[in-house]
Amino acid sequence: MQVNLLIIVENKTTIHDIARAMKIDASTVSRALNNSPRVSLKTKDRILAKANELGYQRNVLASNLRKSVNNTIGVIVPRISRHFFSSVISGIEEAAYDAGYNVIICQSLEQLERERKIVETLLANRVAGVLLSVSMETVKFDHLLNMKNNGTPFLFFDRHCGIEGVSSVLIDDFQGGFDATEHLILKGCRNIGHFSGPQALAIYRNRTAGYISALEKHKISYRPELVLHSGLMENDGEEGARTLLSLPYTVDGLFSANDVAAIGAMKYFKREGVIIPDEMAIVGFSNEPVSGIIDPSLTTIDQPGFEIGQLATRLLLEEMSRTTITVKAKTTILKSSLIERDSSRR
Amino acid sequence: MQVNLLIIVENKTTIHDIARAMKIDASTVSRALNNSPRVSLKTKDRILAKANELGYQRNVLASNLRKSVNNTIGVIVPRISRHFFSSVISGIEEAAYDAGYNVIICQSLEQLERERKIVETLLANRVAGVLLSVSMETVKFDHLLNMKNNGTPFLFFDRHCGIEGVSSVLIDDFQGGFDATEHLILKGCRNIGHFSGPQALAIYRNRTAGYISALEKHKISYRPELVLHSGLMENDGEEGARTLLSLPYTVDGLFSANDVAAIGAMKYFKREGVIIPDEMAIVGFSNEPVSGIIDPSLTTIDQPGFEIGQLATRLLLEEMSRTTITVKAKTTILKSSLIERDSSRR
DNA sequence: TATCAAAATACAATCGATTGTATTTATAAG
DNA sequence: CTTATAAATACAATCGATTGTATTTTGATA
Repeated sequence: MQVNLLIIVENKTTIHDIARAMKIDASTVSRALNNSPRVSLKTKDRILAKANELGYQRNVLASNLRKSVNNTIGVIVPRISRHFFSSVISGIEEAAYDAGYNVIICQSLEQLERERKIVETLLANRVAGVLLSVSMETVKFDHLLNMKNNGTPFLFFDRHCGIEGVSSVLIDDFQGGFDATEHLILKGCRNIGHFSGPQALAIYRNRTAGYISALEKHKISYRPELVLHSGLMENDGEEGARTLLSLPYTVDGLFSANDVAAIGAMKYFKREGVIIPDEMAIVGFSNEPVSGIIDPSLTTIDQPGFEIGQLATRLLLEEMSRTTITVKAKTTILKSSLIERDSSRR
Repeated sequence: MQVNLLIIVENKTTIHDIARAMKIDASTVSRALNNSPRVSLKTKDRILAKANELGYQRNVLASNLRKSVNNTIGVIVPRISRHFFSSVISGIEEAAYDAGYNVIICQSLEQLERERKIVETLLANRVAGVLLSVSMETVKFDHLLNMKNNGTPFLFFDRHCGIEGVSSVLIDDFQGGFDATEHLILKGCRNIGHFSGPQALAIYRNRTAGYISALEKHKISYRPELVLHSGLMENDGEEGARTLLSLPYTVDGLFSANDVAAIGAMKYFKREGVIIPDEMAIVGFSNEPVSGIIDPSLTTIDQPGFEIGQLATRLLLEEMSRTTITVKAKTTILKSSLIERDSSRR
């Protein structure tokens, strides 16, 4: 036999409940709980005791509504499971909590429609500001322009898009792409494949530009058929590897714009008996933890995620503290660094 | 020279702004925007047009305050970067969005103090309910009891703790531990090490109990020195591996209560020249993606993260829809499954 | 055209907390 | 024991939206 004890859920205590119980005014209770000098010490103590007794907990929604403030920052990332983004989030949380702000984390899962909906929800919830790394599908910006017109401060990190007057904290993707490619060239590679992402995103355009620039510097001619665009998922990497092996000449190096696709390619190469790094040297991008574990370990470009998060948050807070909008935006570019591992060591 | 164009930030449009502009009452505007039959079609159209023109967007904080509802669910996980938790989160988001709820994701980073603060913030923000997987440090439950007394519906998933009348959605950790260990025994292992986590958490106690039960079934005597407790981070795994190798007899199998520690151990074993799986067969727990990539690939116990998230959300929504609290809690246990890979294949 | 029900809209209170102003109470000086 | 001043508290409006009730307008019918 199962006994279901039923308890009526009573409503949460408000300052009015406390006021009524003590036969005083709610404004006095409010001032006491905010430690205002306008309430006597004796009364403050009594009110605090009663509040405690009744299990009072301030309703910050009501409080914020009255004060017209909001201490929540919205964060939109493509995927929380990516190591780079979760370290950015840690940096954001760190900086935000220090400044007394809460953080709402949302993932677009690389879908524009989802990103739109998230922006809408954040605006409806009147967040104080938004930190945003756009999805791969984000080729239309109406939702972002809307947020801008709306007066909500926001800032791009890592993946941005060309909206007037919005600041961003970025990685030097051009340099990263250049370093990765030059590293392969210095290891003796001459026919270097390149996996890139949607060209609507500046990060991928810039990594590709860095790739091309390194080729030029070393007088290696650029072959368009070596550059493959995709969503950079693991199977895109396998697919790309197959394409590279099917070319009429031998490809001896690969620079992938992310680690996940690089790993997909590695799997394919291994299956096909292509020896890494001797026959094929590979460099990824992002330094996912798995890159240090896979065999051979993957050379990659490390991005300072935590610092990006911290910095982006500080800049956003600065922007939020202004009562006017500065149309001139600020772009901060952080350095990335190449980590050499076995996939290119020779 | 830098020109800084300054724009005064105007306040966001309210129903009162619309009402004033149209010389009608705010209540009519509100009803029109909520598509109430009490407003004529003609007026509705005019109001909608004006709302659009002024860029109106409902303030859901004010709306929810008046209606005393809240359509936000809070989720607390130890770490969003763990694959298991991020897949649970995807399941939660899926089910929550379908039901018209938003989700706030928070990470405790395995720290009790942080978990406490998060609970406080969620309660102050009057979330409709909370889904929670406790931190490794959670040995005191005052914050959870407080949430319960407060009347906020919540539910444990995966990592729970013994609080009366709180439902939970769990994995059959005993069975998982049993399967992992029996698998090693059937592969011929006789001295099987075991990495476990904080014994305050039932999941680790249960995995250990499964380990012991499998030994008993196969008449292998249980040796306490083979069971090592830690925080199950990668370096804990390395440390544990060293301890196992230093025993006066040969350990030939390892069941780790998570993949991360198992991988730490694998690294150590490989450095020391211990051959996996021939000299040491290994089974992890959680099926992190890296487990399929590491060499040799890691045998592990797969947990249906997405399903756990979905189910937990549905149960929470059910609980939230009640106006009374049922003291009797419901515990749902989902099956896990062993995935055999190279680290134990022989 | 007068009458009345139904439709449309306005008024006012409310959610919980905050805050400017008004009033009461306490304290000190004359 | 007044009176002036400061301290403490109460009153009332407000944040933005919702909702029960009251009022006005509309349109149909006699």
